[in-house]
Formats: sequence, structure tokens, C-alpha cells
Amino acid sequence: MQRGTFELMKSVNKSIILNKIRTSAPISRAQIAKETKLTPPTVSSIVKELIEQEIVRESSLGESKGGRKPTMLLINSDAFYVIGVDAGPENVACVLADLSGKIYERNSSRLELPITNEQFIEILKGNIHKLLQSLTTIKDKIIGIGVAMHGVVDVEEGTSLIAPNLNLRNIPIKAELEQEFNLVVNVENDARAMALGESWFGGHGEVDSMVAVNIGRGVGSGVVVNGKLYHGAQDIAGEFGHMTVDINGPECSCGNRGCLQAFVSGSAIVKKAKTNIQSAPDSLTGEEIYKSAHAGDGAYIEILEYTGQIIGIGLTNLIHLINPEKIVLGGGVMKSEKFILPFIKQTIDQMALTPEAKLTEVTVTSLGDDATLLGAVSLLLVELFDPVI
Amino acid sequence: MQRGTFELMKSVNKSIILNKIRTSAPISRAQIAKETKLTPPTVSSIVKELIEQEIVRESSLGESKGGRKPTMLLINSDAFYVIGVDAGPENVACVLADLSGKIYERNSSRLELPITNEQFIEILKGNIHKLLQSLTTIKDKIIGIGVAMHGVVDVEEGTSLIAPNLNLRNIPIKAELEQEFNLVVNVENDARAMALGESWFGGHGEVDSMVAVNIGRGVGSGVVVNGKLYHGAQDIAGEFGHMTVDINGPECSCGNRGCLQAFVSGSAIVKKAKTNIQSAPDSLTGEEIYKSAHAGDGAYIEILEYTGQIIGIGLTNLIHLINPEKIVLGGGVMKSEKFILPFIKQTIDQMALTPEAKLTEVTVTSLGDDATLLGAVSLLLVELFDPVI
DNA sequence: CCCAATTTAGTTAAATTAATTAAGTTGGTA
DNA sequence: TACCAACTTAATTAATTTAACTAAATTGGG
Repeated sequence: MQRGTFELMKSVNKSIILNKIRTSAPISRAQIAKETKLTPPTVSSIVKELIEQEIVRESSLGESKGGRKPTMLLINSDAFYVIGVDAGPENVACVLADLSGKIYERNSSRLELPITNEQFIEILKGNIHKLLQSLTTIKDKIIGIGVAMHGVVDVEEGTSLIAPNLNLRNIPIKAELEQEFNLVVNVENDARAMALGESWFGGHGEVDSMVAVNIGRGVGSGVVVNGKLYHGAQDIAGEFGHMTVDINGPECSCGNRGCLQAFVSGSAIVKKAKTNIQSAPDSLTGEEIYKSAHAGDGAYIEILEYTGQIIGIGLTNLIHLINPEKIVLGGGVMKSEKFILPFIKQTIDQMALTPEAKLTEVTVTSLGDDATLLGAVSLLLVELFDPVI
Repeated sequence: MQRGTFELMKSVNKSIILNKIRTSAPISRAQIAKETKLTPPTVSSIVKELIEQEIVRESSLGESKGGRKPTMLLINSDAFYVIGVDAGPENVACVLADLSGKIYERNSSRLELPITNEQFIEILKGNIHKLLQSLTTIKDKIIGIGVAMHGVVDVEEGTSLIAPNLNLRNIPIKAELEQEFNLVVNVENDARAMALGESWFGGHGEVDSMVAVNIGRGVGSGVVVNGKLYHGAQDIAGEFGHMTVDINGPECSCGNRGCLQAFVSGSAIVKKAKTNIQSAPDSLTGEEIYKSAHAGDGAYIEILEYTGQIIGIGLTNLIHLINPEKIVLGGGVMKSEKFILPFIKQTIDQMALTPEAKLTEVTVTSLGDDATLLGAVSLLLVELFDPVI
């Protein structure tokens, strides 16, 4: 229960101004005041603080509109840096990025199974150390580490509760990394991190609600409402992949029948292709399906189109429940966007109940393979840009 | 974008104190200060205002804990009254209630089809006038009218966009009633109103997220997060009834296949019973199914149990997406709670992915047939108790 | 072309709001 | 009487707002 204090009042306004600058830079103090309804002195005093903190800087003068020229403000992107980690089921990728999401350095390691908690942590530490060594000059400008971890995560504790493909449990990521690097560490589920990253770096402007869905090895999702991740009562919201869409459908790894994931995950698609297409080799991969479809093989195209339809059904269910402003899709399966996306849209258009639901904007992430990594980065930016206590 | 102002600061604290009194009355100023972390002078000054506004009153002195006896505070329930309207597809029910949800007067009218917008509005006006006449002494203590309307509602405008069973569109409920009675009028979808009512009057304490599901003629739902209704980007969140759970399932009135509603709405259950049970009469009603099951007829019991399983699947999907703290069920179908609820719980327990999801509390509304009416009442109480601007 | 009027940008200082801190007062128990 | 909890009052503080100001540009009339 957040009390009404002076601190709250100020942090709310600080956050409003900072986000206005972030989404509308370059922008003048006067323009901020006009758009946010804050008074000019309030804007000036908070901007002054932000400049002192080096989060914001003045740039050139803007064009006059019949009076004194405005001083334009920008986020001082390279004043601070953040380390982002994407800890997937197969590899760990790390980046060093600035406040604008620009990546300066990166590396990654494959995870060899079997693996222990200690080995996993060691790989994380090793890769982060490598990043730090490569750019020693900015070492003291790094404000923290964001980790996007697959599986179920306890955000408060910063531990990975269940990491399915690695077959690990209770990895104290936050504790270990904070001790090693003496930096703030935030850990979050990968799909949720991707959702946050998309809302920060996806160029969506000031969107009020957005869902990001990652379709790859598994199917995960994250919900962003008013710029913040929605976690649910017990931190487990967004398990979109195990939504039942067919009570008599194929068996899923979770034991239930007809989960979305049992239809549209990478392995589910490969399985379906092998079953339906006689000529399919036993070693068939998702990438090969995409290539065959691209080469014009009708049988493979059909598989992908069917995948699009099922995803469309799942998304229609999601739209009817959550009614987000936008849905952004990412993950390996969406590499076949060309074949899948039109069928997703068509299905939503057919099934949605109301005109509003039909109009929900569905796109593929513009951040490509870095969507989750930038999500990891954004896990820390939230602390800097949304200092609502 | 809500600015940080003194008004915000104060209204936040006012709301915190008011809700603390509401959920923990009788409670002393000192106790409020302790539990909310607000300072004693802040609590005293706000309480003073609330007493002047007659929303709160002092009651007896409490027990001393080694010092001066505390003055206990209560919501001054009968200082203000609210009119609640449940405008369903078949009838319109109205109540006059106080701030504690106690109902003082009620009436209802059946809706005869076909009906026009004007006739519908006239019935609403007539019933509300009747309520007002019966208790003229408190007329000037009425603060407003809350309308829980079935179908799709535009909350901002207070119009019913689509009223399916009445076959009406664009009914300007708010505008008409405000003009007629010169009172604040809030209009909301019925399932959402029920959700809000449940969170206010259901005795759940300070629950942070809750979903209410109404299963009757149709299947609707409302989501309450942090004491507020979640509307979604275009006011259409919560269309739980048209969640696809079986892509090859029975056809639904919306045109899609396998919507939850096509399995578990009152008419869907009757239809299934008629198909499955040879001896079922053509005139079979939902009530008769309940009675037969209650009398021990295995065939009917099975129908209800199956209904419970399908609802369970739908709720599992909902839990995985939204992860609410509690789920409350209402509506005509839930009259057969005895047969349905155990199977809902069993299904969730079987299908839920994580231990947390399995533990989601699922109950039937304790408010009975008045759940939606009290929801309509709560539509106005929010304005009084949550004056966050 | 010059200069006064106007417009826009931003700052400063006083007024205001409402919380907090510190120091009572009240009314009880042991 | 000592002490303690439950308030209240007065002074302090933080932060916004109002109003008045400085700064710098455009506009348009003579």
C-alpha cells in the first residue's frame, strides 16, 4: 500500500517527465509542460535534477515558433550502461548496452548438458566478466545486470525456480551475481523480459497495454500494462503456451491435452510435418521447414499456415480476456512470419467478437533475435526511468 | 497520465484510510496509523474530514492496552444511499442500498420482447421512480445510480453498445438517467459489476486480484486488480465465454466452434442433456436438470460433472494467463454448485502447471442472486471510497 | 529598415498544500 | 505516582502552484 508522500508526488512527476523525454526526444521543457499538464517551474526543477544526475542532457536549440528558441532535451544515453543476459535453454547470451538500447559488446556460450547449478552460474559469471574486460573505460558507468531466464522465476528473490530444459531448480542467480559484481541484478522470465523490452525499444510510443508472445522451443508470453510488467498474484501470469485450445488435442509435455504449445512450438511443428509429409526426413528441423516453404513446397506451406491458424485461435482467446492494445510476436517460429502471420491475422479477424477485437494490432517484433536481450536490458532501465517508489 | 499533485497525495491517503476502516472496522486512529504507516497527525486530519463529510463516524471506545482508550471508527453506512440496477436479458431489478450493501428496498420487472430503446429506458426510469417513492425521507441522501447492463457497454459514455438478447443497440443509459434523476450514473457490463461487487461485499478482505465469472444464459467475467476493474484497451476485456477450448467443438451462437459458452451456458447444458438422455422431455429446463441431479439421477449428475470439467479447463486457461488470487463463480448454472464445483476444482488441480496455480482459491459467490445488484451498487461506492482522481 | 508589440521559453520568489516532526494533552492502567 | 497509549497542536519541511519576471525570438506598422 503505497502512501501519498512528497516523495511519491515527486517520483510520479519525475517518471512522467523522463518517459516523455524518452519517447518524444528531442523535446523542450515548455513542450513537456504542455503535454504533461505539469507547470513550467515543476518541469524545470525536475529537469535540472535529471541533468545533474546525468540522465538527461541539453542538446541544440530548436526552431522558434514565434518567440524564444526552445532548448531541446535528450536522454543522455551513454552516461550509463547496462548488462543484459538472455539465459535460454540452449545458450547464454550477454550484451553491454547503453540507455538507448544500443549494443556495444556481446558474447554467448552454448550450454552443454547435463549441467549443475554451479556450472550454470559459472558460465554466467564468465561471460559477464568477459564483457567487462572488453570495455574497461566504462566499467564504473554500469548500473546493473538484467537477466532474462527461461522457465519459472521468483522475481523477488531473483532465483530460477524451474529451468525445464536444463533440468535445474532453485538457482540463486541474483544472489550470486550481486555478490560477484557488486551491481544491482534483476531476474525475470524471458518472455516477460521480451515484453518489457518490446514496450521500451519496439518503437510503439506510449502504448498502455501490450502482450508479447515468444514462440520457439516453448510458448511464453508477457503482459505489460501502463509500462509495467503484470506478474499476477503468484508471479506465474502469462503461461500462454499451456492454454488448452483443443480438449481432445495432442498430448503436451506438461501432461495435458491440446495445449497451444503442443500445436505451435518448434518441435510440435516438426512432429506434425514428419507425420503429414511422407517425404520428410527423420532429421527434419524447423529451419528446414521454413526453407522448404520458402522454396514453394506446398505441403510445408500448409503446415505453417495451419500453425498460423492455431496461433490465431490462441491469440483470439487472449484478446477476449486481456484486450491489449498491441500484440507482438517473436521467437524462432516467427522467422516463418511470411507464411504464419497472414493466417494469424485472418483467424483473429474471423473469430473476434467485436470490431475492436478485430482491430488489435498484431506484429512481429522489430528487434529480431535481440528482443529478449533488450528485454533483459530494460529490466534495469525501469529502475532508472520509473523511480516510483 | 496522472500527475503528482497535492490532490493526488491526499486522495491516495484518504483512500488508504477509508479502505482500512471499511475492511477492518471498528478500528482506532492509532491502529490505522500503525497498519498503514501513515503518521498519527495525517490520520487524524483525514479522519476529521471524513467525519465532517459524514462518511465515517466515531463509535464506542475500545479496550485500553495500558493507556488511553482508543476511539473506534466505523463507516457511517446509512449516511448515504445508492441505487443499483441489474439490467439482464430477461428482467430489470433495482435496489436501494446503503454504503454497507444493506438493501432497504427492491423491485423488478420482466422485459417483454420485442422492445425498443425508448421502452427499455422507460422501464428503468419507472422502477427507479418507484424505489424513490417508497422511501422519500432519504431521497437527498442518495449519491447516485449504478447500472449493471448485460452485453457490451461503453463505460465512458455510459451507453449499452450491444444488448444481445434484447436485440438493442446504442442505448444512452447514462445520459437518460442523469437527465431524469439528476444523479451521478455509472454503467458497466454485468459480469464486471459482479466482480467489483464481489471484491467489495464478498468478504475477501484486501484481495489484490480477483476474477468473477458469471455462468448463466451467457458466460461473462470481470477482472479486479488492486481494487479496480480492468477494462482492457477498448473496454472489451473479460469475454471469457467465447474462449475456444475445443477447435472442433460444438458451434456457438457467435459463429465460432468450441467456445466455453457452447459447453457450459444454461442452454448448452440443456441441449446436451436432451441429446444424451433419451428420457429427457423436450421442454427440459436448467432448473429441472438441477432437480433431477439432486434427486440422484446419474445421467443428469454426469451432465453437470462434465460441465464442471469444462469450466475447470476454461478456468485453468484463465489462471495461467491472469493468475488471480481468487476466482469467484456466480450465475444460474452455479446453483448446481454441489455437482459442478468439485469437478472444477479437480480439473484445475489436474491441469494446473505449478503448485501456485493449483492453489488458486475457487469459490461460489456468497452474495447469491444479489451478486450483480450489489455489483451495480459498488459501481458508485468506488467513487466515494477511492477518490483517486 | 527600424522599433514596438506580441509571442514563446524559461526562471525566480512567494504562496499554498499537506505530510512529518516534536512536543504536548488526555485519559486510562498498574 | 509512574507510565503508557491515544490522540492533538504547533512548527517544520517538501514540493507544487501562482504570479511576476527575464530572455529571446517573430511580426507588422510606419
